[in-house]
Amino acid sequence: MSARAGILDELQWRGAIAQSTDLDELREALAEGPITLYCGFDPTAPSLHFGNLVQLVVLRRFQQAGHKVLCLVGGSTGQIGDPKPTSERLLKTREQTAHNVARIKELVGPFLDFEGTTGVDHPAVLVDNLDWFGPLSALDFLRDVGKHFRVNQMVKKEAIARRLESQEGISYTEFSYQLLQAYDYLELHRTYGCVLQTGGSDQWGNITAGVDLVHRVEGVSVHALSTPLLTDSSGTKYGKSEGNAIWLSADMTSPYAFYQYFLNVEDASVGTLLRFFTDRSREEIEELDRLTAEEPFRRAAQKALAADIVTLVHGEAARESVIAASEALFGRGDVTALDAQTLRDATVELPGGEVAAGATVTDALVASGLVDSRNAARRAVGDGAVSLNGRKVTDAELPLTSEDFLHGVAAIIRRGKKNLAAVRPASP
RNA sequence: GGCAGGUUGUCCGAGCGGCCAAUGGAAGUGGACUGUAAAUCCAUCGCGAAAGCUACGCAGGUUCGAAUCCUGCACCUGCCA
Repeated sequence: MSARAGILDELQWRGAIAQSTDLDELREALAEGPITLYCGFDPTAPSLHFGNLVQLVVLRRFQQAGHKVLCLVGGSTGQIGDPKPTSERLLKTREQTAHNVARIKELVGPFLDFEGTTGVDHPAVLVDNLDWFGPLSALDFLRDVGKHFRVNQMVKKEAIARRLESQEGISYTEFSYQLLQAYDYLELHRTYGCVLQTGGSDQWGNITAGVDLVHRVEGVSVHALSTPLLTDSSGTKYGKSEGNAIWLSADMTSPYAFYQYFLNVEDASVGTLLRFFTDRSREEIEELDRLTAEEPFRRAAQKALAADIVTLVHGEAARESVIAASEALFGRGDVTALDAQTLRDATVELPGGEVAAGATVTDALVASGLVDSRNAARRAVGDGAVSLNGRKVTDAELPLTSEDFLHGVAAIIRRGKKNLAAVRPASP
């Protein structure tokens, strides 16, 4: 079977398909020739996060299998806001949205080939739904699009139903969101012949709204695939660390933190994530599964996962420096034994902070951002959670001496097992 | 437009004049165990060194004293028009 048609089987064994329209029909379409597909990304933040990575990986696999990928950035839908099941979103200003759109357009670059330079059959195309919603009047929209939707059906969609039950209810604005996303599909079907939309399973209602609209207006059956929600064994979504999202921009989540996040994935999930995110073969992954079962303490699978994802998102160089830093800081050795250069390299990726010699451990904890307040710093010391250059600290008011700044570069402060920061001496 | 109910800390949710920085649960954080896992157990969980300060939708008021009572405003929900 050609790679083009084999993509479905590939996605299936990798666990990337949650829901779908008729898979057999889609398989036929894929076998007949390259198809055009799309996935949308709303500019809700100035970066993309873990959840978007899930979608980007799927698009990437389709492109590599020889299909044509449209990457849609929601310059319009981002101004409306996809209804969250819990609460109404705060509208972003048009300026914020435009800014986010620009950032996201840059961010998707490394995941897909838009130039055709890597030998893919079809370069990806970046589209923005502001291009078609911008000129569309409300009246035309209601007449041409709205008329195809039954409210009776719309309110049955999970996200809407949840909101209708809630105290907060839902604004007309957010209620309309599915019409916009549905129209995107119609528009892309008309101009690019797009016949497949992918997205997260939480988007399924919006996605099928588009499938229905295309069917009604054009009389054509188009397809849809959704990816499963990736959760750990307690059902918590992946992609959050200490309550913060895992971002794909290095300035929002450092490559080091990004690497550490995946390195710490629980045993029970690492196989799932390896299949989903990495390009490793079945055999390789099964071998890693075996290693996890037999020698879990080595965490070979976690290391492979973390290394591969960092490479994909941040590149080779980042992978190397991040692994080296992790080994230097978590290896057997004593941080005080590191030579100046290794120390410098290892601490580049750590959260920083500056403090003058003579400042206390509490000051250093706060300055480095390892804790939120001085109270929290003292509490942490009281809990026995803090160490300075590998030595446990028992006195929150312990002053840092100039010797504590190893090689004059930085003092390594640790809170808990895995939160490290490099505090540099303040320049006078 | 009318009537009734609601708005509490990251979330859910008690409190209904002083004992409330606010019960309980979840999440989070730390410790023990282990492997920089999971599960479990224990601790902790507004800011401040402290005095104290800031918090219970917003703004006023009553009171020695308010999250709790009153007035106005905003938003949400339901029923009626």
